[in-house]
Amino acid sequence: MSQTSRNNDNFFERVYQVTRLVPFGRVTTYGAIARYLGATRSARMVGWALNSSSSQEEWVPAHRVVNRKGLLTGKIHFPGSNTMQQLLKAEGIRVEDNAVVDFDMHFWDPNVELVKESKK
DNA sequence: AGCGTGACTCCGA
DNA sequence: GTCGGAGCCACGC
Repeated sequence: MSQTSRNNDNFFERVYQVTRLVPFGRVTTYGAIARYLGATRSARMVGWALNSSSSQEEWVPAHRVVNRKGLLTGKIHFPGSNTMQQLLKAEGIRVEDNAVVDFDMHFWDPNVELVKESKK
């Protein structure tokens, strides 16, 4: 098991789990997820994980994950040209020039929300 | 087998 | 306050 783990580590799965925990109408960042997983500086891996999210049987709201600036950097990886923006807009999130408007207000940090729930 | 790139972020100058 | 470099890990060529 320990040595058997190679590509399907819990890391990827955890990224999907956390991403699915993002409430409707909220967004999070790669860094927030990475930090929650204990890999603050491995935000890129979160991106790779989300890239493979399409391989997952269960749909992953990857459109709710943006970079720390609120830019839809991963938008180009979606099937459509503006699929990500459309999905966000459908959730009441306003997107302007590939950037989430009032990003700080819609920002959902697992390190805060999940930990808060746990501590509560 | 090695090098470069990437859905990022943080730190230092 | 702005700019540049380093870190992280996996994948593709």
